[in-house]
Amino acid sequence: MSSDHSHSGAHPGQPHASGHPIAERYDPQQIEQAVQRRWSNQRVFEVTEDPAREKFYCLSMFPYPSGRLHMGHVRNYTIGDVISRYQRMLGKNVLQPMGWDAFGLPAENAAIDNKVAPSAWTRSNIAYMREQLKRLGFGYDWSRELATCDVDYYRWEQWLFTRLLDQGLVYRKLATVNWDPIDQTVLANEQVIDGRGWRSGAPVERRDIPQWFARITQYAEELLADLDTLDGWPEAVKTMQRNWIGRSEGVQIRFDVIGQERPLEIFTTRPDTLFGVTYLAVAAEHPLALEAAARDAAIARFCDECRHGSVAEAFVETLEKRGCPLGLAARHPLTGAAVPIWVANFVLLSYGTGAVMAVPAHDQRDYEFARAHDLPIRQVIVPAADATTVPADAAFVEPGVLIESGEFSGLDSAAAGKAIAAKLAALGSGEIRVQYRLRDWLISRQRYWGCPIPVLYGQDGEPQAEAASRLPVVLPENVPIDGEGSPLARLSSFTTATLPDGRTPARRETDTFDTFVESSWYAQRYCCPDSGSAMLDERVNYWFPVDQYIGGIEHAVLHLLYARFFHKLLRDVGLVRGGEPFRNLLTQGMVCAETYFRKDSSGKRTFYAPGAVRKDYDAKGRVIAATLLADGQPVEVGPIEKMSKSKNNGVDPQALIERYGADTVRLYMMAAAPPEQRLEWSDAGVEGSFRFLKRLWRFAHEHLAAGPVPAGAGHAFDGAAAAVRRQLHETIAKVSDDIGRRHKFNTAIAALMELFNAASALEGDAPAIRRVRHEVLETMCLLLAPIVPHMTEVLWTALGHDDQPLTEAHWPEADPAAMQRDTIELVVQVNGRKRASITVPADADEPAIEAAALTDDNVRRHLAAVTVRKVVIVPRRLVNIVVA
RNA sequence: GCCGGGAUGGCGGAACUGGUAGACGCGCCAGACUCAAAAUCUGGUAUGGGUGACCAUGUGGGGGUUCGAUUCCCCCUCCCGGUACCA
Repeated sequence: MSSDHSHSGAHPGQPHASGHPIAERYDPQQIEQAVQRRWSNQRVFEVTEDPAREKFYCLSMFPYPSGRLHMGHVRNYTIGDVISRYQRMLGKNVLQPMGWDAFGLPAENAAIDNKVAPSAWTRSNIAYMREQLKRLGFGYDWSRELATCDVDYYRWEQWLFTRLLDQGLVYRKLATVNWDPIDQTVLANEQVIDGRGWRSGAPVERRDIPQWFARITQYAEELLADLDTLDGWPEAVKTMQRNWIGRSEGVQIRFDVIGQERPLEIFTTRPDTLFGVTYLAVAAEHPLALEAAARDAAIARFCDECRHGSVAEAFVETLEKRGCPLGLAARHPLTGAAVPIWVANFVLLSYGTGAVMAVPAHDQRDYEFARAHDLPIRQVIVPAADATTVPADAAFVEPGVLIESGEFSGLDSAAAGKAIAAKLAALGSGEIRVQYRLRDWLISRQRYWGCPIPVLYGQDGEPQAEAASRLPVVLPENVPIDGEGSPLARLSSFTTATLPDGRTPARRETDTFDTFVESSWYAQRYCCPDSGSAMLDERVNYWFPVDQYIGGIEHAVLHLLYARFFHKLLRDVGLVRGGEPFRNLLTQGMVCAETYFRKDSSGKRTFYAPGAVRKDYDAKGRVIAATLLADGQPVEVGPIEKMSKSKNNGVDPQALIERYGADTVRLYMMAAAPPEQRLEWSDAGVEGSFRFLKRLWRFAHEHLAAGPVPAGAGHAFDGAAAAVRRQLHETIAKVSDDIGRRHKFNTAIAALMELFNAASALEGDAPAIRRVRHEVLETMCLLLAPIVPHMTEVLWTALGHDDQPLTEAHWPEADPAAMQRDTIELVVQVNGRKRASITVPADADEPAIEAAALTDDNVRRHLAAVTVRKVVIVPRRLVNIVVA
């Protein structure tokens, strides 16, 4: 044995005489129970700060306690556990915590449906799901468990809120929400279906109510710039965040409104097109529109229509573009021409100034609107100086050269933009400005099951922060929920309060925080979950930043942006060091399954579980029709979609664990697809993973039943044994790279299966063969341990490691000597088509390789009637002979 | 609408930096074992042609760059995620 195993303990290839036989039959339930009991009794995964050791903080996004784990959870947490256990085997001090994102809307819906208090529902869900997580064998430090609905958690964000209010980082202003006029309640976008409230069915109205905001826009520049430092984040996520923040440089321009005092402010990134403005458009909620509506019934009707429907961007942006002239005009700041002002449903008050200048010739949306309403189209940009006007049936949106633009004609777009901006500034009609698409974070919700916002209103209605000494504001539990209005607002014992002076009567704020507030700082709190005197303590600086964060791609923008923002807030109040919370990010793809549904007369869909449906296949094995087993009637086959309650296409992990054990479920989740990719569920695939584990167990059983392996010189291998041993060390190298660097667990598993297949093919019981078998088994235990931790721990002990459990063993290293090859195979192509493969010495030089390639029979046949132009040799891969 | 991603055998996927397309698994087919079935084991399995050695075609569609493209560039189709109150 070479000396590469410098770690104490693990010595694959040097069998202990003390190996002992194992049962013939693989019994996952018994194995997993015993191993999990050891982990729990010995507190294997509880960790403390140890400055002498390298730390690794591995965090998976905590679950919403919806009732039972779903497959997305199993996938997320298996990925995290595999990475954690791998890092632990490298010798690091690994923190892997778990907790509960426990506030939220589903608890209120369940309360209405089942007449159970949100707190009781949530806590019983947590209890059940905690047992499911334990049953899956995840190596969590359960001593750090937290739930965001616990007052010892949420009290600290109340404290932070009062600090931020003092600093002006949170503030109150009007915002537009979905309002259900029947239920008299604010609706989430999800609760608006086809423009109607999901319970009442009433058309949804937009309503402006006072809301609390966090000033995330103040951090926009830093949030954008720091993305460049996140080398361990997927480019797609960084791109989405950049686009979401949406920094743009442009000019804010004032148009004087004819006959009015107040000018109309617009922002544009294309000042070069200013001479092409033919109308202005404002949002329906814009003061100019409101004024006009007050004196004109038609305008009022239009503005009123604009207030129907959801506030969701996807809804607003796909509306038919409609508008109505206000009967007002503005003065063009450079030409002095009168420009008509319209109100339009595609202009949103919450974006920019709530007003836009329209240049139909150079903006596609403006163009279509102008065509529809017979507004003039004035071309002021041409592709090049010598081009004449383009006869357009579409807007010309590229930069170019200006025409018809007074003194600016002839300039290119970039120069003209600067010159026009300078001229506007000189006239006092505009200034260069940076604008962000990002809006301030609306953190208040008109909901019961959330963290109360610690604010009091005096008789003047002015908000005041609750005094730090009187925190927390405890959310009353056991409150009846009926889906109408806010239950807190009806609870006078909650709303009746005094101002911080202790005497002046006050009304308590009944809004609660957006649950994204809780999920924005749980990673930090895991480091010091028992801190009773402060939100965070210095322990966070040992563990932070998170070395690996793992969660769904659906969180690419909102949660991950809010969490980054919050970390910077915590830094600026002195609670953490460093500007970014998550060093490496892995965004896992969704777990999907087929969907089946029926439509009723109103078009509403009812979904049926895949297990409740019988499928009919065509000759190629594709599903062509499906029948509901319960009534024998057909159901429609829907697309393959994310497993969800609403689509009723979830597979319950619990049933699989009970049937196959946690190891099989974990193995399948990791083997079926790479982690970033969507995973399509397959029952048969699970069966295949189970079969592999059964084969591995039987192989170990037979090996151990044959008695101790005779000791012998490690190098005495030849023929098939040496080949398997070389593959073994190549597998160590591949699996280490796949798990450690690439996070491609599926190819790691494939390599381990190949190694196992090769070892299974070894015949006989010669000492060298038996020694290789033993080394393969030990190495497979080590390499599979992160993915299949229970079975491998039992096998590891049985192979003779009674003194050292697998959780304390070290990751193996590949032995370069064992991987040596004397000869290599090269592919020979003629004009890029494979014609042969040749075996050459590993150190063959190019002339020797070329000579070998040209003498191959099949290659010679293809060279017979042609001339060789060139020979391309790619070292250790192929030879391409280019002929003509 | 906008932003991001994806599409490879019957199915999930592999091919990491432009270099053998289809590793590994599932399914299917054949064989062994069995009175039989299940389980297990062995072999085969992209498509078309050929007894065969081999040959042609093939990575959503269309074009391009290159000795060579699943990989890079341009255009298009479809599907998925997000779209600020689902989490």
